[in-house]
Amino acid sequence: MTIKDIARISGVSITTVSRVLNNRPDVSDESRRKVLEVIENNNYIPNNSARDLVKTKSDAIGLVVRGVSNPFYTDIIRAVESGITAGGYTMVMQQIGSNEDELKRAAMMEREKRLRGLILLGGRFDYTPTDLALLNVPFVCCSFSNHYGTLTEKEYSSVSIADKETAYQAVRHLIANGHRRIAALITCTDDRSISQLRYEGYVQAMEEAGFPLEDPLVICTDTYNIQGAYQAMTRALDDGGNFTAVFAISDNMAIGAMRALRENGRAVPEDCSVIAVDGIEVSDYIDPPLTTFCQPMEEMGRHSVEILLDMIGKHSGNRHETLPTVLRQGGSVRPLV
Amino acid sequence: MTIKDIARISGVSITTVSRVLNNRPDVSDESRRKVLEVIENNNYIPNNSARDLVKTKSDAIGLVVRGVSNPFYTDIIRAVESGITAGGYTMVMQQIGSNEDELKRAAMMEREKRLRGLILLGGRFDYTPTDLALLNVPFVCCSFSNHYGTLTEKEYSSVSIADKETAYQAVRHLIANGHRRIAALITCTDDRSISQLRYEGYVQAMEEAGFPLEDPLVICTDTYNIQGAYQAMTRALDDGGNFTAVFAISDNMAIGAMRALRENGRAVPEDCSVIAVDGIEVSDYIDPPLTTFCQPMEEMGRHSVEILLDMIGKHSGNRHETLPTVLRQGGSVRPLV
DNA sequence: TGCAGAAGCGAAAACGTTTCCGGTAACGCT
DNA sequence: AGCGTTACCGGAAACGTTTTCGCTTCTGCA
Repeated sequence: MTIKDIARISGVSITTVSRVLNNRPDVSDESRRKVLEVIENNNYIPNNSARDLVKTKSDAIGLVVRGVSNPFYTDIIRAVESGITAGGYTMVMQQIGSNEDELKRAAMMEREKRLRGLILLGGRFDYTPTDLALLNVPFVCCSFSNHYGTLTEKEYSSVSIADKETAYQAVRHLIANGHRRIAALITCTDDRSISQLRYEGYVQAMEEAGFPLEDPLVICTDTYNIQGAYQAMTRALDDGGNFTAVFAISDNMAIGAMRALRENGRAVPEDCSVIAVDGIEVSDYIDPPLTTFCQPMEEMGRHSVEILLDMIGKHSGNRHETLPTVLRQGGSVRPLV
Repeated sequence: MTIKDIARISGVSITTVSRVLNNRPDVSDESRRKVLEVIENNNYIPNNSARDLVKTKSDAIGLVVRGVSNPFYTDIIRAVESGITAGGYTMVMQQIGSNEDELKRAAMMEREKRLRGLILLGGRFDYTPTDLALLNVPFVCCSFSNHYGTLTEKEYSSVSIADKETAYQAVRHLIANGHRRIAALITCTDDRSISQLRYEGYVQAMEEAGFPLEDPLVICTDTYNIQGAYQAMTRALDDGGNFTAVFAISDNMAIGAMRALRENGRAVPEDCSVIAVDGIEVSDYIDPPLTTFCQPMEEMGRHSVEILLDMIGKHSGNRHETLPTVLRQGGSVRPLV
């Protein structure tokens, strides 16, 4: 069942059917009605490949994610998918390993699938203009910060929170509660990711407060997941663990750390406070609920798509949005007595 | 840069370039070398739309998911994406609301995007042959059970765990620990989903043991998430909550329930045991770690893709896999004294 | 030497759309 | 009556591939 068949059956030309299909004005109501009826009766659906071919572009938008299983990303992905589908586009998703170059991958995808646009979720933040030149379609970086200043604002779009600032606030919160010996639980393998940014917020808060920033206070894990955090924290505690509070760069890692603390006989928050940033749902249900700065994930996904669709449809320029985080007071932070 | 340009530059016909592109045998080494060189130099990438058009099929595989944010699905999705991409296909994902008909949506996608195949994740289990006739491409149902027997095994492929049996085992585990008054925490809105199946396992275990199955023991929530479970459990406890153990149909719901229990002054497992099925990572890190039957999520995703690709590539018939679950003993179950 | 088969290649049709271009008919105006 | 404008429509080219078919040329064998 092709457009030709529809044309034949409804007694009009292919062109007219195409016009109806694309909601163009210059078709009489009579023709339009008839064509629509025939389409309905034969439940005809236009062939996307043919469409894409002649328009030399597809209806696909690519989503490149680092590690889909991070529950924080999950909510963003959901919002992104909703927006893309609602906008009449198709979402094609690919995830990449932490040591892959998402820009290369994105460029590959873009050309192979004739993408209309791209959303890069959770990537590096040291792109250069040369890197970006790989991409020939609009793109939006979500959960991303141009920390190193390698790019000007004109060169890309982004939706994110103020990562460094939020981390800074989190550590300030601990400091305001009297803590001085505050450990940072971070990932160390990928020094170009958002983790690094949050770590810098920690460093800033500590230095500003004039607190010593000795090595054992920085706890590293290579794997950005619960288990890695758990193991790293266990090791740190075995080594003495001389701190009264922990700042974790993600909820997930905080949860891993809390188990380690518990097993080590340290109660949270009595013996050790914990704070993080992300605000995934589950962290509000553990015991004690995690005190954390929540990112507006749904909004982040939604805005990313909005910006991208504007860039695609209205040819609007690059835009940046830094969304606010909100502190969710669980019970994992307590004043140091 | 099209195939025509490549042909012109390398001094052969379009046909020959196409042959090289598709690794066909009847090209001389000489021609092949030259063409490949030209392709390389101009970093030409074939236009997928044109390819799809003439082949009347695309390289896209659809993934239809009910509620992407369920952390249990997340791991499956990750494995599915890996498999699809590794197989040289493209994953296009759509999520649907709990009251949408995934088969309709899948059929729509299939025709619009000329899909090669479909993976249905977490759907209903009362499809009829008529329903399935909507789909003209191979498909695999993941996390699915043909519980009502409306289909014969020949009519579809599936990868899942033995949901009813696993739920049954979970409740048996509670019974073996001396519990009689066992509450079931279930979702009630979608009576055709996997939840229903697990609920039936609960019923079977209770009836078999000859335990009364009074109404207040079955705790319902409409929303399949942590918060819904939390609220439902809070309500149940406010109403008396006369039970010594809870069987939750998912880890997520168990986590919500545990907070409700805690806030109600009931310690887990001292005052109330909790068991579930899913085995998401985080539930092993809460306090107490949840005792739960783990699904092999990565494997489920992987197998789904394997079966699908076999069906697409080798035209192999429908296949079914029921993967084993394994009990992860946390600390949320204790013998009733 | 003659011939069958194979190896290598190219012309052209086909896939199902969109769009450009031009055409007709009807209408209102001077 | 003549003309310009508008509304509506259709033919045909174009998009970039794959594939069918047929044509050479070469090889091996009787």
